[in-house]
Amino acid sequence: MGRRVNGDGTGAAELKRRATIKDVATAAGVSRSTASRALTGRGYVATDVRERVLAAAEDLRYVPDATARYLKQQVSLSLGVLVSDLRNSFYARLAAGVGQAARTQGYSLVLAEDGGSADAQVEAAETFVATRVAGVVVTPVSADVTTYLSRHRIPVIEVDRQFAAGACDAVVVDNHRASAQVIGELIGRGHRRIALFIDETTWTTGRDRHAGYQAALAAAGIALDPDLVVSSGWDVDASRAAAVALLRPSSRPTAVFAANNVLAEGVWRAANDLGLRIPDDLSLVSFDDAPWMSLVTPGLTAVAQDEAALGAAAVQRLLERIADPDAGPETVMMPTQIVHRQSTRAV
Amino acid sequence: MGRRVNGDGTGAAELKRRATIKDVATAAGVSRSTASRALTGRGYVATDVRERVLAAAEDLRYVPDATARYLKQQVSLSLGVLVSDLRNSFYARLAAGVGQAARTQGYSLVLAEDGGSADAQVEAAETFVATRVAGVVVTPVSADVTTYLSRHRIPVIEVDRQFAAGACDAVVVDNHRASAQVIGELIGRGHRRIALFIDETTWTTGRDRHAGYQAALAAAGIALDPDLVVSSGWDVDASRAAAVALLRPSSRPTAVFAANNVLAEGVWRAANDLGLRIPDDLSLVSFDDAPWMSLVTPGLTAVAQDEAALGAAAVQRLLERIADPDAGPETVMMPTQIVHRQSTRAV
DNA sequence: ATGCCACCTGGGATCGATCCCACGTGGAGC
DNA sequence: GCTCCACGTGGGATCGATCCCAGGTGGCAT
Repeated sequence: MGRRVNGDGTGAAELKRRATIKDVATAAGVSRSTASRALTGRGYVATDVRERVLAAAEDLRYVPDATARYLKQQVSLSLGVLVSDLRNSFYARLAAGVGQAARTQGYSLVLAEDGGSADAQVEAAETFVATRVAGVVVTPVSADVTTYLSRHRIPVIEVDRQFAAGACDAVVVDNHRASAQVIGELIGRGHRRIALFIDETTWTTGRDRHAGYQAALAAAGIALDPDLVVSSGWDVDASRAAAVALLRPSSRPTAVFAANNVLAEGVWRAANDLGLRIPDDLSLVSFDDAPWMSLVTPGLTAVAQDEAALGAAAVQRLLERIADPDAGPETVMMPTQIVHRQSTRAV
Repeated sequence: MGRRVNGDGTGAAELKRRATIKDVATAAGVSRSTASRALTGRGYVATDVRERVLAAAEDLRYVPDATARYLKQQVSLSLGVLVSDLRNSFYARLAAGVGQAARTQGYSLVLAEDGGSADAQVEAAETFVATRVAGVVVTPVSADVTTYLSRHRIPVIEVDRQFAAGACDAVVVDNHRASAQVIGELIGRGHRRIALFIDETTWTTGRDRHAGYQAALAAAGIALDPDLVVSSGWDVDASRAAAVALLRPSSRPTAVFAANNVLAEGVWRAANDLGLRIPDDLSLVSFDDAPWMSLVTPGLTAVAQDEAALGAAAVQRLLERIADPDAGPETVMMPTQIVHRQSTRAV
């Protein structure tokens, strides 16, 4: 018989059994307690002993069992992240920002998507509770998640919108101000018939963007035309259809402010469907700056949020909250920036 | 003194202490063992007892501690996902697909990004080992992750590209065939000077897309012009700069095949920079269909992969592998589809 | 000489759930 | 009357790491 080099054929030597701290202790000739102190760095260990233990751990390819550690310490080194839809670049970038910040702080990420459903959010929250995450970053769709997690004493931070303002930390942007500013610019360029294309006005995002729109019009003495506030469904297809209706020649606005990137995509597609030229036939501005907006011609003027910074701020605030559970809730306001491209013109 | 309704002011009643199975058992007047059987559904429990236990659990808002369960059972109900960059829509959609499939199978997701670094991949893999994930879905950047995880007996599945072919399950597309098909179409429309814009040819993706390009040219009897195979850096800026160089008038190809969506973006931007009209001055085709490609004018013709399906297939294969650790490794080939838009023309 | 403290080590309890096993009970089959 | 088995329950060990505590040593100040 030939020499058997590797029974499993993977080409990589496998461990028969995962090494535990007991194996490391035995190999180093010390007790579990001492091995633990050497490995965690907590408590007294003689220098030579520490080195022996570390060498043994290396040798045995010891990887501490996080589940055991978490069980004993009653909390894990991972954060829960709950967003609506990773295919939306806003959420993807936010999650990336959270992950980046979490990693530098030694935390790993448990990620869940809810598809916009409150029930799915609570379900995901249950998983977070079960796995004893140290905290949760969520873009909520109702107050349920926050309530549920708070009840189980898990620190939560709401990002982008708030459903538990005053009871829960949050990281948001000044939607009202950004919205008013954008509308103000359009008014400054002569627009009077400015439509607001929006999906909801019950969340803080929709509510404040709507209010900012109204405030800017009021400040300029422009009467509010209810027909110009158009509500749409959630996805691109729905918003495209709604936008086609909005843009029919009879009542067409000279400018449209889309309240988020999905709605902007709907308007963009609708304009193409109808053969409308932007900005000649229609000015268009978006809340949220999605990657495609700098690739199309003309580029879309948009209110940009720094999603990575939002995520990082959320993690920072969350860790502060974990460190001091009794501190008062705080709402962090992040800046926005209007990115001017060529999708608007003076009338 | 007034009545103190809620000391913490959150408006949500908090639990003093998380209920354990012992609390549930006590409340239901049974032993821990019986409570466990009632809750997990494994083993005999009298019907009335089961109901009493479930009621008690509900009442106490009992959420089983997953870390304890995992510790005892030596494996968790979560999957690791390791991708390069969530801001790239390909990875975001892939992760979304994995998450979706995992959730329907009762698994949660531990997500990590590596930013394209092999070291970061191994570091993430360590976390996966520590948290005892049931398996890992990875878009590898070297053989290291797979080796590391296999060594620790954690089932892995490579997606998009393979570094451990024959030793590890994988879900990929037929890059060679898709590439050859796209080039064949360009040749069919009269193109002879077709450039391949590519970032690497050492991974299976780059290698096969390159090979398919060569094969299609060879099949048409077109001599390979090494100057038309242009390598670029990883990010948009690098690929944009490289594309500007490629598209200088003296040696301009009539068509460019960009080997992925980032490169396509670089070429698109470079063409804009140079005032080149697509498809009149240049035909452009992309591997990977990013969202922006259907939004720009003209729309980009692209080889589309169904990222959600890739993710789902990866999860399915991974669970099969978990169920049968000794089965031979399998490579699943997923279909691609050429989405024809208006970025090419006959010459 | 005594006390004190810093340093170092190991034993054993502990976290919360699972699960093996022993120990019932009662009905069916012979 | 006996075995056998399905049903049902609780005790206690177990997973792997942490950490409290007791115990030991040696140096230094009083």
